[in-house]
Amino acid sequence: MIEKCSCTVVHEDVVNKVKELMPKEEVLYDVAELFKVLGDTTRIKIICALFESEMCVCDLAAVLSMSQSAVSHQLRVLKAARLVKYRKEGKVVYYSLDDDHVKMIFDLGLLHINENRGA
Amino acid sequence: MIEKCSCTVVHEDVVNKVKELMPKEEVLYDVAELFKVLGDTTRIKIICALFESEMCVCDLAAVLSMSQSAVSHQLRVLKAARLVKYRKEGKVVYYSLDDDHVKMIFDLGLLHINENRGA
DNA sequence: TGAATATATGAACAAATATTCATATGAGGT
DNA sequence: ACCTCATATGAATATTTGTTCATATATTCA
Repeated sequence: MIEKCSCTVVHEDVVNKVKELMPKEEVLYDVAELFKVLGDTTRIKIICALFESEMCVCDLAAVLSMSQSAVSHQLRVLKAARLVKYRKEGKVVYYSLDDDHVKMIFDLGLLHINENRGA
Repeated sequence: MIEKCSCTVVHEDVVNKVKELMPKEEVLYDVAELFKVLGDTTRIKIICALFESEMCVCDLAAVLSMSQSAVSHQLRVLKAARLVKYRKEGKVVYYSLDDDHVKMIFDLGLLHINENRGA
């Protein structure tokens, strides 16, 4: 039932209906986790850079003006979230976007931002 | 130029091209900020609940089994990001989604998650 | 006016996370 | 085999962030 809410007047019907319809805890966790990965300036920059072209770690570090280490750490996070993939060529590792969901998600994000500028 | 990268072999042409094409720092920051807001389980749950119906703070607290205070704090964050809006009716405050970008973004996120389950 | 209640908010604490630094790994060239 | 270079990674640190607790605000009702 209703546990941790100190309020007394609650619309119980609504609460119960919504509780039923909510996706599984696990799914919501994973979705949040995905957005958390997108919710960092460095990683968004990396993704944005990869929209244009596949790039090696050094290139990315140069584009972002960040250390190779920092970029590499973040690439690992992006890789774990299946947002980027890589291809090795000798000692150089080229990263690129794994699929085009990211582009769509990013564009929607951008749309939201832009619509709330004038307002 | 290329500053903080210790690497010597860099594809300078690519780097310069991508640097040009990158959106403004400020825009990228805002986009990351938006996804950061979506990147928390509590907030995703709130949003998900609001997909079904507008709800007051108490209802939400009940659905999430969380304290009224915690929910209220997160609603503030969602409000600041223009993801939710509210309507007062007496002492009760009803929250709902501000626009339907969120729904689209959420669904794309879900899609990404689901496609990477079997793999 | 005063009590009750829904919501908001500030401060404090705990947990998560991004960057740096130092170093490891692994591939090419000599 | 050795040296160089691109990348990866572990530990440490600093910062951010979510929740709790206590309390403030605001509205209804008596």
